[in-house]
Amino acid sequence: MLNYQPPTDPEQLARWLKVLAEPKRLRIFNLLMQGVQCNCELGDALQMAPNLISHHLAKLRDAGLVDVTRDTRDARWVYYAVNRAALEQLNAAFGAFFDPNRIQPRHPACGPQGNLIPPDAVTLAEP
Amino acid sequence: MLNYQPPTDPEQLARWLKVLAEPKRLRIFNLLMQGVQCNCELGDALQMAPNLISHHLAKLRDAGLVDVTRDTRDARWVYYAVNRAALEQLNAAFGAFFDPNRIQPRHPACGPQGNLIPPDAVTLAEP
DNA sequence: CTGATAGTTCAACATGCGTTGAATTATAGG
DNA sequence: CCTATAATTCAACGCATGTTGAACTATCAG
Repeated sequence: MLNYQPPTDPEQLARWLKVLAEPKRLRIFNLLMQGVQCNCELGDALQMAPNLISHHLAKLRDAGLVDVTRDTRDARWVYYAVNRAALEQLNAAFGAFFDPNRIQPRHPACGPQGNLIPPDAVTLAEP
Repeated sequence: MLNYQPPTDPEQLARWLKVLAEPKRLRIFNLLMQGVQCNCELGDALQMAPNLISHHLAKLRDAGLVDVTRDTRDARWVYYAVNRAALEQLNAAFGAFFDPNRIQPRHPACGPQGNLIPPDAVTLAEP
């Protein structure tokens, strides 16, 4: 079979989610989705200091979500881009894990197994 | 159009991700995907104290990801279930945001715009 | 009323992590 | 060499939040 990918284990998914759950990191990733970006370009767009950008990019890079490239003419410039393979795996893993059709309607094994009342009728924390 | 859902804004997606990025919370949610569960059942399965389960379930509930139901015969028992509508919205939002086809191949606007070398040839942090 | 059960709420603690400013590295140009 | 630039690394701070144990609610059974 072509393009086969082994199923992503939940722990890998959890690691990816932890990296992407940071708001500013998600915004950085969103900009990278729009094309290769250097540190300064991201900093200008998001009004963030370059060392902060570096910090967040390192997290994304450690998670394997983005790739790094240096300019051949002037090696001081570093370009970042989304790792497409990782993104495909992430997207597939998330879609499978949170697939609504995966929801099982089984009743709880404990408790008196009484009839359930609709969630609308429940007020738990609201005073 | 039937079943139309307005596009989920990125901030809502970030909020959901933040809630789901917690490993134990993700495991709780995974169990809920397998059917309605009460607090004690989740605690037994994950070897966690009931107050911790309560704490994490509250976060999932506040995020609108799970619904609460009380037993009609014995109101001491509380059952939790995945909110299917929220899950569908989450899944759609995530799939759209992290769609690999959304990646734009544009070149950086800053820097000398030099030719890019393949990421394989780059060693940044590894000594 | 009394005790047991299921669950939540509260207060205190611990720690992970985003943030900040300064120091450091690497490269380019003169 | 010497300075400027792009980016990273480091140390310190502060806050958010997961964890823990105890107190508290609510409900049911006798």
